[in-house]
Amino acid sequence: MELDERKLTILRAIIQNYLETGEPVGSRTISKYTDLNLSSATIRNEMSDLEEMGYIIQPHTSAGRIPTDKGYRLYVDMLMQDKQAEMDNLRIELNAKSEKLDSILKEAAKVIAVNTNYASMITAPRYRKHRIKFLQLTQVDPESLLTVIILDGNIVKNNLIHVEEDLTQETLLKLNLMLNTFLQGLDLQEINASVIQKIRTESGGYSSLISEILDVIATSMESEEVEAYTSGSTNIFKYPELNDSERASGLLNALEEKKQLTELMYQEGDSDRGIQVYIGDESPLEATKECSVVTATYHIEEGVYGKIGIIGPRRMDYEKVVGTLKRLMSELDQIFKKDKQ
Amino acid sequence: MELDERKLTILRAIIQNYLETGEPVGSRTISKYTDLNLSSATIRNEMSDLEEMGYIIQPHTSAGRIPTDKGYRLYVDMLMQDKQAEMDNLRIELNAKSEKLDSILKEAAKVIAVNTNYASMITAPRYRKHRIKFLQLTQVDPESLLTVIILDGNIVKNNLIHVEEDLTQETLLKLNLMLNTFLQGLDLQEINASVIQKIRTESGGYSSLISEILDVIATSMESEEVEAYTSGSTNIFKYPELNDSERASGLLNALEEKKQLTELMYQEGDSDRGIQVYIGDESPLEATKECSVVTATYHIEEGVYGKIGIIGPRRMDYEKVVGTLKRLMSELDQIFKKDKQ
DNA sequence: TGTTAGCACTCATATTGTTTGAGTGCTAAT
DNA sequence: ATTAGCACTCAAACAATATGAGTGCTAACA
Repeated sequence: MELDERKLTILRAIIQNYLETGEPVGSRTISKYTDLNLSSATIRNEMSDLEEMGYIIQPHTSAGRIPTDKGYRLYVDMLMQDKQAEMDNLRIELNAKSEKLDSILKEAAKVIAVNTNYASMITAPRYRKHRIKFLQLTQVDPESLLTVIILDGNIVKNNLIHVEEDLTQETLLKLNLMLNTFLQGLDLQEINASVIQKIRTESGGYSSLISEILDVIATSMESEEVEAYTSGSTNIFKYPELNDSERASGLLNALEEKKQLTELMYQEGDSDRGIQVYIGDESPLEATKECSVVTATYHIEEGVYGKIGIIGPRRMDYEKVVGTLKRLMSELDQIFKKDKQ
Repeated sequence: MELDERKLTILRAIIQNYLETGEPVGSRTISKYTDLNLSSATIRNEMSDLEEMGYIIQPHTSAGRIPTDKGYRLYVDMLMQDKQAEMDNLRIELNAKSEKLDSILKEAAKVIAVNTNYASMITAPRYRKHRIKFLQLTQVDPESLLTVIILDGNIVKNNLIHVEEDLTQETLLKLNLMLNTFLQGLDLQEINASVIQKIRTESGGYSSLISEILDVIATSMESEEVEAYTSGSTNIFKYPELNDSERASGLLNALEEKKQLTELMYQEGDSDRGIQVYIGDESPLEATKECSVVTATYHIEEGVYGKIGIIGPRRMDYEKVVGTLKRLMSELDQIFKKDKQ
């Protein structure tokens, strides 16, 4: 059987109607909804065909039709081809007060959630390989030493170390110089035994201190727990089909744990395939089998990127979601570009 | 009417039974449950009295009784008097891998949530008045300057500032020295116009840089958004009485926003009254009117403390909750003490 | 005087049956 | 190829009924 123009029109009409109402849509509705001027009976025949082809389904014998995942998929693919979703009058404004990355991200997650009425999650950029850009030890008070580690992309990490021995200003300077000399530009793998050995001999003593510093560096760099922020998790209560306590609980749990979702978003790794849509069962995550997940990638610099995800019901307003995401991306890009120059 | 020993026993039995089952408890149940060896009829009489006194209530004419807030209050107060909740065999173990404050707190929230099966929230310690302990500017690369600000209690804040002018190592040293001289030990209020004026004249030029630095300092210090972490929000689905979507949504929202809850926890400010219990309407928060909130305070050093909160249904297992909190407190105390020495 | 047995009464909940209406599939006519 | 008409299905809404846990009250009892 062939999926001709008319069938497509009807399918689109069914889906759009279902997106709005969340109720199965019947033939009479479509007969009036579209400008095809066809009677409900004709529509019924077409619907019957569409069902046979697997794009729609009846939840029970005498109900209207609802789209299957396959139907949604077709619809979304058509949407995506539609050139760019015209930048409409969405007012997305990031109130990035401070320029701190984390507050920008939190704000971004919130903006998305508020604008779309779905749940959102955003991850901090993940670096392929962290490299040390700069290192500094500073004596804060007689007992504590502050270590500041700056990684590629200006990620700043700091830790306080307790020290017993009193270090002179001079020693510190020497240590700083030495550490930077040996470690600058290295990633975690490259800090191997031989490098460490060199540092040890070079430093002459302070062995326990050095160990502690290296420890701190290691944990700072390997911290592969990507930071992630969620917003609007309670939006899911707005959609009756997610509203039973079992599902809601599972979903909220996923949003709280973040880990699984992060994996999902990063699963196709480095690819910058722009916007990805997972409809229902297409998602590998148990918790989101009844949902759709839309993910997008934002870039900070070459090879440094983070992800945004939107989670909502299957019948999410894909057009709006994709539009909103695109807007936000360009907004983020601008912020980071400004940040760079 | 008098609240004699027997009435108390019966009340306690009612509450305990209700805590377990969540169902209204009838006279026959109590008659068998307690070792008072009284018939259900007698119990009925007593219950009638207890109801008149306002400790219990019938949800509808022919149902068993459930405790009122007043009843819970009495029960909780009795509990609290019971010396210390004997340190039972709760296995609370903080896997504080890193010694970073935030990961300790996240872990603590999780431990609480897992152990009690309620939702938990923990706030990072709030300082009465932040004072500057130490300041440092460092050139990271030709365009960016790292400012590290260490506040009382070793809170480290850092920011990157973009600079156009190229600063010599010397200038930086001078600026560092100067800033520390003028600002060390001050809180935000004390950094007034006259101090700023002095810094400006002393620095000779770099006016825009100085402004930027002062800005950064101000935002770092006033950031009165107390960090807060939640865990186990989805536990609330385990209690049918909170499980309708309206309530659940409100609660989860409160847990997501965190702000209101933080205010609740800090509302009696500095007082270290140990463990506080808000039962139902006693809480000023709309979202938690159907819940109980138990809060506790942990101390890092004199005047520096944070809060932990547990949110669950009215019929929460107060005994367990209080016990768990006490355990956790001592655990935290130890960690921070070790951290100090 | 406190306790108990007995009984009529209440009312939420569960069960069952009935009605309604949206929606379908099929067939015959256009 | 399209449409009108009709019988059929079934979820959802509603009503009527049964069930049973639990109460309050009274009268008997220790």
